[in-house]
Amino acid sequence: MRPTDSELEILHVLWKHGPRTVRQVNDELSQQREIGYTTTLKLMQIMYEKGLLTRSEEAKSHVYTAALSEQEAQQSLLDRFLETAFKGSASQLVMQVLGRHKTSADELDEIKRLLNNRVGGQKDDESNELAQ
Amino acid sequence: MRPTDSELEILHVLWKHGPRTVRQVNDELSQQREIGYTTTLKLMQIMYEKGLLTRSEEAKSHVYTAALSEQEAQQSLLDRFLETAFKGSASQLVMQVLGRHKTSADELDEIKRLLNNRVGGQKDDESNELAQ
DNA sequence: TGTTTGCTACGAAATCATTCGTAGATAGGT
DNA sequence: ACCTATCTACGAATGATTTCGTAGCAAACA
Repeated sequence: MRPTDSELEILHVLWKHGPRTVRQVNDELSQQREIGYTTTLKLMQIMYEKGLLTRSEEAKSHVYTAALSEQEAQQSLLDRFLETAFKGSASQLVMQVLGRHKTSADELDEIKRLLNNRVGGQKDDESNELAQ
Repeated sequence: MRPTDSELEILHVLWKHGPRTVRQVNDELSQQREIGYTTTLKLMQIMYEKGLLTRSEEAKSHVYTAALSEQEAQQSLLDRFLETAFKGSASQLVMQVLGRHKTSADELDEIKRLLNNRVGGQKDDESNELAQ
């Protein structure tokens, strides 16, 4: 199930703060943009029906929880995006990220660190082994 | 102007093959999925109105061309995707790419090569200098 | 010349995402 | 007990995307 943009806004709040009521989520979203309470309510109800959220109905106001972790959601969003925008080429995507002027030097450094870790920390000379 | 998924399908055809008529694009798309001729026509007309395509009306059948390069389009798609799905964190996105099981070893190798080039081609030992 | 073929333009239906108003229920305070 | 505040549920309007049918035009052909 792929979340829409609005649904992602809500998921981001729940990932960051943990289980929240509609009121709490709406308060958070209201700081970012103008949005009516019933809009948030309806969105979260739909997300509940879709299975994107679970909820506890014990209290008067329901408490909602994200049904997928941030990583799981990002993984499936990425799969889809990679397919539609880059025809599945991960390296082309990364190249595009690196070409982005908005990507800071700190980010680039972090990316390089991650990459070397993932690859196994061997020297450049040995990197070809990965191709096997 | 951000292309929709269907519009991207058409752009991919034009990027790959160059200027094409509606018929030619439709033939190509038909190989991937079932789609009516007038559907493709309408889509390309809308894209023309939006400015995503230019066209020559000399011949009986118009010849369409993508108005943006593949890179330009991918850049703006990436900006948007990064913001909505990853809250702007490029390193988090790259990390997610690396964690993807579908990313082949060849792709990873290519990514590493690109990264070292972009960063300046220095050896691993020198990479820490980038942090300054 | 009349018919077929292939093209564009246009309209409209179906679906989905987003938004919000209103109604009904409930709990808390006075 | 009554009024107010807050909550859920529901319906509906709006706009965008995707789909395709139909109509009209022009070239090619018999």
